Amino acid sequence: MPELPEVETIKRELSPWVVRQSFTQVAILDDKVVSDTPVEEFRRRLIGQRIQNMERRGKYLIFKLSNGESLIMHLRMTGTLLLKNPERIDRYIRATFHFSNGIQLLFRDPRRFGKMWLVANAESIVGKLGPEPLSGGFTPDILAQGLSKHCIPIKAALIDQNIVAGIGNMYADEALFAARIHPLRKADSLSSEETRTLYYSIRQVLCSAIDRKGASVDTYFRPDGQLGLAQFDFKVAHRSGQSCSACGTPLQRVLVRNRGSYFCPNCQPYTEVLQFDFPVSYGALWD
DNA sequence: CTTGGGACCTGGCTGC
DNA sequence: TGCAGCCAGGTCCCAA
Repeated sequence: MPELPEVETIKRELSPWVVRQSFTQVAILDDKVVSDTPVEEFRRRLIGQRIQNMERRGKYLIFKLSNGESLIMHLRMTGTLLLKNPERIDRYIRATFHFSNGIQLLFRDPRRFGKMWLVANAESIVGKLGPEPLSGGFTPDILAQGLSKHCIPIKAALIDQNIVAGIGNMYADEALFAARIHPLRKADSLSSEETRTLYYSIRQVLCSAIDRKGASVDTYFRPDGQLGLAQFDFKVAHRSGQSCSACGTPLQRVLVRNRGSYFCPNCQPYTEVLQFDFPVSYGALWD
């Protein structure tokens, strides 16, 4: 599934082909992919526009247009953007874009969850997202502040796009394993040391996955059709029934907010901080 | 306000 | 072999 590393890879590999090019044809094969704008208006407003730049915000891909508007895409579960290859044209192509340099871009999405928006102000779509985890503005303190306001499982907090942008089910599991934190720990119960470790784990996991061009599980392909390699680095995600690579203990699966979450019960023991369950005078014994 | 659960969607897998 | 039923999960929406 496209999460931050996959969307970042798509942005990097697609940019050289489409930036500074103009839309010459737009075909919407499934009206459901266009949000908030009638399909004909969407096509009319897009054709002739030149792409000035490509950006990524969380899991959103943003094409900045010459008229100041933004074409925004979200690939959700199974969406992918492919440079045209006759072998890859199938019934799952939901939209096609032709550019002034002859390039054709295909929006492919078997499960039809992916969406596009054409808006004057990108902030109307991405404005409420939390901080970018790889930006300079994201610090251990910012993460701690975000987590301290929520009494929900840490796994649920990590995939909440309003707390940190871009982390989904796979990389949340990977970051929690790297930080040796149980997915059901309450977000506001982490010690400052744990939060700090989690902060570096998030950045390390995401950076490594970008280096490996994303994880090709399900239907993720890079724009040229190649696979990503990050799935080979996974320690827990999508490793149902396997053993922990660190200690050999069988990995376990638990549902968190109806999402399958994989973890190692030995490396990530459930050690809820006791201060919330005992009077302060007893809590002091553990300080 | 917060938190949690279901809906959306369909290919692929399981089990009878 | 055929097929019903379930699972996957990002985000939205609604209920408590």
